[in-house]
Amino acid sequence: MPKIVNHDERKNTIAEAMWRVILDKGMEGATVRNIAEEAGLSLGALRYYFKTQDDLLVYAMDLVQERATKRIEAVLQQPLSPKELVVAVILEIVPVNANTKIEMEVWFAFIAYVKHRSDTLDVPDDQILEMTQRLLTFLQEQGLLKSTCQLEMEIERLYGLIDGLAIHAILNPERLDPEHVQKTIIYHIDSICC
Amino acid sequence: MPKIVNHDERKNTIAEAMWRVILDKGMEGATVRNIAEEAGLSLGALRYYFKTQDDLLVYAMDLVQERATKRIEAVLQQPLSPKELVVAVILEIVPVNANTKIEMEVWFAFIAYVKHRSDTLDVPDDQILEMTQRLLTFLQEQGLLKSTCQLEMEIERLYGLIDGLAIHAILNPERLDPEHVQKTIIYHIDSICC
DNA sequence: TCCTAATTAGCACGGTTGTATTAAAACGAA
DNA sequence: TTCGTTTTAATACAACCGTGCTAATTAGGA
Repeated sequence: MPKIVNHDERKNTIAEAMWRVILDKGMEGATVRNIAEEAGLSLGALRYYFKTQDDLLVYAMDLVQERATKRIEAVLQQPLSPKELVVAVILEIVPVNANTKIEMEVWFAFIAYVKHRSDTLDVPDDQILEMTQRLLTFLQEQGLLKSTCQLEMEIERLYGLIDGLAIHAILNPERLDPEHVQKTIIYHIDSICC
Repeated sequence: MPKIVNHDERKNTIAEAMWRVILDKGMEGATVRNIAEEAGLSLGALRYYFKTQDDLLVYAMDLVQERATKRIEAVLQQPLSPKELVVAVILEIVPVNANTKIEMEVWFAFIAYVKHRSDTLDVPDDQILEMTQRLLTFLQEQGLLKSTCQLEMEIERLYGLIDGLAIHAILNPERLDPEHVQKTIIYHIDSICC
């Protein structure tokens, strides 16, 4: 009898160990040996759950998106005003707490690594652009977007701002702390809303 | 007699070969062997010019900044209106042509790599923030910044937008082509100027 | 209890990495 | 030419990489 439940839980544990290794040592340090050690497993044990390193990589990337999506869905359930809702969703993406920080940093490391692989890897799409489109369309439908704003341009601008702030918060956290990130997001949303 | 001139020219050639390798294969592929092959040199020859790989890394990073700085200084000599000048300078940073593309991409690869090194490397500062501060202060001094704009916030926003657009242009060039980047930059500058 | 499948540990293999070393080649000045 | 320095080539080495393989261990159902 396979212990399906424990099996999947263990895979998540390993994927999270991989996150921590990437956070600490970068993609270059994300070797199967380092990941196994971080997860408290032997090489053979890790290999039992993930046949190859690429399998683990794809699984760990999927898990990042899954976690973020779940948190965003929880935010969407909350009774907030349109503008508050938009800000709240963005703050679940951009690195302002332990969750968002590790997810965003690991995500960037993944994307940068996968880009330079000759063989294609089944990497999930970036959901941030899609989310940005939805948020701004929502604001416009609510009549909150200033008439001077062009939707397409605002999507590109907010999308860029989100990832730009994320990069800066990751690479220079002592200069751009979570409060500054939040303040800048709110400042920008205010600037495009009536 | 040391052939100083050729020596330094050769070092630049090697550094540029490293850029191309990073552009093509990423930081993981930037091995001394790959770089030597790209430069058309043997391992021993490369090692003659750069005692260690880190020496080459630091030299190649410095060269990125040097090239970008020179181009920006050239732009500053041109007789342009304040707003045109600001846009022109930003377009020398963000990936809109072969030069800016390779420099920005290599720069990000460098920064991401260096971040995860226990030992400190003599990596040059990011000049983009400094440049952004100057540009916006200049706009304000010229009385072109809207009165509703807060300088500190605008610096953070433009800085984020520049690197965010750069990331997107690098990671997804078929979606965000140079024209879109330029259009978005101009749109943003227009939105904060009278 | 036993038995079978799930799980783990450990090692070996071929390949790649950065770097050190050493000898050969190229070249300029006398 | 001849000498001395600069430059190149080639190899060796230790460390690390991903992965395949096999034996030991564990655990749950009959």
